[in-house]
Amino acid sequence: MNDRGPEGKAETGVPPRSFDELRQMIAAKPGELPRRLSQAAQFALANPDDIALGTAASVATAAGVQPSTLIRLAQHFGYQGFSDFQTVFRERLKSRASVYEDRLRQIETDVAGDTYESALLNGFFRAARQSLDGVSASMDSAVFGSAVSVLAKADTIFLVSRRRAYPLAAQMAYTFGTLGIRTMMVDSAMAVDSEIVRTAGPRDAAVVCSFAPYTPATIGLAEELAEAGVPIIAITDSALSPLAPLASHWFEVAEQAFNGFRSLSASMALTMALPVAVAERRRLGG
Amino acid sequence: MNDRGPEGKAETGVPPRSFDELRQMIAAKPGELPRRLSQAAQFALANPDDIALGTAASVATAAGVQPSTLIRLAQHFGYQGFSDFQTVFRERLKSRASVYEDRLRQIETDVAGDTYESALLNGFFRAARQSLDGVSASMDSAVFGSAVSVLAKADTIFLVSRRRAYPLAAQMAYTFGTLGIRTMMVDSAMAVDSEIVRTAGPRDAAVVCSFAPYTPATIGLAEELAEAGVPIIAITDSALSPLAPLASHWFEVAEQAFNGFRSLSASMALTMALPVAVAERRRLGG
DNA sequence: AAAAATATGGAATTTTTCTTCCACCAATGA
DNA sequence: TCATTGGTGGAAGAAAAATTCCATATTTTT
Repeated sequence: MNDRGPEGKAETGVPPRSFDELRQMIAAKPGELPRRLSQAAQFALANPDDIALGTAASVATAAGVQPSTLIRLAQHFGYQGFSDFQTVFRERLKSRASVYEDRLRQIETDVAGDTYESALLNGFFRAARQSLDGVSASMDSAVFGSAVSVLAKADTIFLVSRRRAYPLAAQMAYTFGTLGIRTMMVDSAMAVDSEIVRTAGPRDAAVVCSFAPYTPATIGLAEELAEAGVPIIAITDSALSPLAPLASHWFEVAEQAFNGFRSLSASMALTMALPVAVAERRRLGG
Repeated sequence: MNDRGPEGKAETGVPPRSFDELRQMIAAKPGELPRRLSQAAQFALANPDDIALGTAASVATAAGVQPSTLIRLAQHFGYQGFSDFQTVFRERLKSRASVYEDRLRQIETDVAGDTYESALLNGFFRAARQSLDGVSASMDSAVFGSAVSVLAKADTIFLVSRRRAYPLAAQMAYTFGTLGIRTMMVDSAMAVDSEIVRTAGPRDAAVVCSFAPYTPATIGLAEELAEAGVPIIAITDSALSPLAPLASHWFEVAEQAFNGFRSLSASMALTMALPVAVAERRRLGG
């Protein structure tokens, strides 16, 4: 007898009937689940819709476990089996529909929520959303394509951005890095940025990000790069940006502001797409 | 032979793959369907969620028809059977409806062009949009409010995040900085992070960001902070995150992925709202 | 280091669900 | 009225899915 009986630490009593309760139960004791069970649980929390709509077999494949593991997981928490477990996820899907849509509508109309804080939060989400919509509508995919070509040919990609735009460079440095593409962040703590930039030449390329009020250091470095014949891909906020004339390709990213703070969400989507596209282009031999 | 063959007016060609098309097709010719088929069709349009989540038998009962009628209905529109018909309803449920779906479609058509690159760009904008919608709908404003309180009371705010999450800390460091709030980025180039963290105490607070696969260094620092009694605000991706048990407050930010690269746009909106809310709270004497 | 307990993969089995089929009914037209 | 055509209910059969079971691997305990 290796199943039933005074089994390990299976939950007794009634299993949670709501997704939130279930999540809490799973989260309550991280590391207390066996390897596969934990793997399955993690997948379930991360992909609740897949559980709701899939079959034991399809979920098992997606989660990288055996179907029987899913049933064990369900039983571990007191459910009768996978199907029983699944109903919790299906209920969530059903009920979410209304709540979710209401909530979105509310955010949209911005009718000051309950607290001042939630209004703030909503405001920033709204700004992010508007930025995304606006930028995606005005994005020129031809420019994107040819910017990608330039970067794909580059030997080293120099990344320049400061202050508000800094996270964009950080993000690209990470993504390019994971894709095995050589980059150089021009953000030296030792004030040798100029020297670093001077190592760049026409066979390299640079991505420069700056928004009004344009950080002088960024512009300065961009000028040096331009003089050295380094192709510059600029991410900036208007045609009047000092980066525009220096750049071989430039993207206008008009981020919306809330309370005077401009979103970065749309730029972020762009700086994520860029490295991936470059990697693909290189892979396909662009 | 009463089925196949030169049957009445069964739709030929390919069946609609989207709920909207299907609805239009059904609505196009009212009264042209036989009694039971019409009854079933009407039920389907009125209770799409039931179709999506039920079985042929359960739906049949709910609609007051026989299971075989449902299959006939499906086949009438060119589907292979009930299961095939059902997938349309399930798809609808997955990529949640109405306003929301329209907007995604909008983004899709916005970024025109049919190159591989424009599809990539689309995908990232879409993932960002989905993340933003999902996260903003599920964000708990009560948690946000009390997290803000904690940070507003803090002497120094320590920021911990690495790799993929690093831009979040960078962004907060900048925003907190412009607002005159003292922060300390724990990202020393000299590997003295542990020493930095040891200067923190219960009167301070920390914002820690990490997503799966959780960077061990981040978790380690979070553990040190927790032991020292520093309140931790965590931004992470699931209840199973190792950060969850360490945090006094944690936000679940389920970013959508495209091509295996997860968006950061929603987190970014949150990390922008947080500093602003904290500053406001301090200003108003929280 | 050995023994016991627990966890896992995968095949066999059972259950559920879907689909086909056929007898009967209702409507239409001669 | 009768014949024909299409529609319907319900049962039988086929397919798919869930669950159980067991041999093997792993971990924990003694």
